[in-house]
Amino acid sequence: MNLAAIRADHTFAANAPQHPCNPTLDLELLRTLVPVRRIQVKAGQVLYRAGSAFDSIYVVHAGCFKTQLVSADGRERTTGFRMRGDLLGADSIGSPVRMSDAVALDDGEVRELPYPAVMRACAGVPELQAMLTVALAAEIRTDRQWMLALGTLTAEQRVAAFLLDLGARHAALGYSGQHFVMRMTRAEIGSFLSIKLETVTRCMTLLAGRGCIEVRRREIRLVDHAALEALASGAGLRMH
Amino acid sequence: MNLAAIRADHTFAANAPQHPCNPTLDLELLRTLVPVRRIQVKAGQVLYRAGSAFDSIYVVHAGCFKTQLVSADGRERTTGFRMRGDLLGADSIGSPVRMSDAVALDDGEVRELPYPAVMRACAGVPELQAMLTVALAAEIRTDRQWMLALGTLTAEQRVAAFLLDLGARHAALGYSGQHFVMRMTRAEIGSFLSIKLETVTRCMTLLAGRGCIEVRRREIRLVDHAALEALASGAGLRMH
DNA sequence: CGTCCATTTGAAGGTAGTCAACAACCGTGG
DNA sequence: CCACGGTTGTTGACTACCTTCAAATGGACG
Repeated sequence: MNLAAIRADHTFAANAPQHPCNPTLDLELLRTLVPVRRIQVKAGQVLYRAGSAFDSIYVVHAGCFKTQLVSADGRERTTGFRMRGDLLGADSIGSPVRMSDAVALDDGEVRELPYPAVMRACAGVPELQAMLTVALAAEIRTDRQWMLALGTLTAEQRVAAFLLDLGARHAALGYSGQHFVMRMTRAEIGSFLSIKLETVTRCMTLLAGRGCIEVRRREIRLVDHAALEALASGAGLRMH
Repeated sequence: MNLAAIRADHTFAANAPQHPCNPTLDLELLRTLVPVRRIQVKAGQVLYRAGSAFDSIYVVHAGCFKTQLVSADGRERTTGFRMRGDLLGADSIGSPVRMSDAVALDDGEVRELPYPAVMRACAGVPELQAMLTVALAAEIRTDRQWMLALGTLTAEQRVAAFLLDLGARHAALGYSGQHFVMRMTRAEIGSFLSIKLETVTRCMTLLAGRGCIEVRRREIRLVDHAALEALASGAGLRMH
């Protein structure tokens, strides 16, 4: 299905955000109302961890982050990747403690927004409150689109959808959507797509063999965008 | 993992809602601020459909609903089941059109809240706005817990988690959490859990064979709660 | 230059999917 | 009241996709 395609698909929310990155909070406006702190992070650094106190939300300014859930018995799953402009930590609103971990995949920077202050600001500025509400709803939509994808697509189709999504997000940030370097490992991609890392590798090799993409470790080039779209949209080319 | 267990697990949000049903909107308060319309629905009736205009959100008052996403090429997935107190349609906030379908599984009733009015009410009543924000964040948490479950559990474990969740939700509504009648078909359960309906049947038969549950079509009795918890928490009893 | 981690590739096995038939149940209408 | 058709649920056999286990390669970094 490919989230990028859906974003442009007027069947669904045409001008609505498909990805948390699009219509997040207006930082300019926020800065006048709440104390915004800049936080530098290094690759591998944990921004926050499940169980720690929830007291602020973040907006990614640079770098790439992953969010993950870990169950009591150690099962673990990456729930998303966040890039510039994306909201981070808002899923814990209403909870005294965070429900997930956020880890930097490379050096980066976030803007920290103390949540009590954000809440007060929202109470006084309806536009701000609307933005937050919309951003949360957009996260729900994104999550559910991925649920649909993971529940109905094969491993190869999921990888195609994932690469298209990454490309679209890079493009939305002004970078090339055809040629980019992924910040995440195969294991992290697999965790997000609910497949094993070996399967991620195999699928990428397959896609490369079909001429859809070019892969060199984390460097990706989307060669045949149409074919990828077709795959991610459920076209069941099951030729082996 | 079982969402019910997590709800009670202080590792995560102890007193925070695990399910959209818990701390939704305060209808009493809302009624004084926005025009609330009651809508009766019959089993099978579509409350709203993807692509239709988004103009209101709903609170389930009676009956059971499913929400589902359908892709352009026809792939389909149930994204959740909603019971009394649960919010319906809030995932489309910020979008001009709805992103999903909502279908009544049996006769029921919902309260319709025109969204523009809700938004205006929120602007004037910070508590209301906070409730909406918290409800949305809680939906995100629920979705992600299920993502973790579906990504890391076997079919049988998913079914165990599903039944525990259903039981916990019934109990939260004042019904028996041990003995209840499901409103959804095997196909709908399978769609939600990302497994086929035959697999749902097989897993239930398996669980019954182990003495964990008793099944008679849609009638379920949770006999060995502890064993179910263990299964849903990842205990890999793979004895055949 | 050596170690470690990430990635790739191969072979074998298992879990869930597919296809198909049957049984049970429901509501309807005779 | 019972017959009936259609839907829903159950079960079996076979298949396929993905996982698991294992080993080798390639980079990154100290």
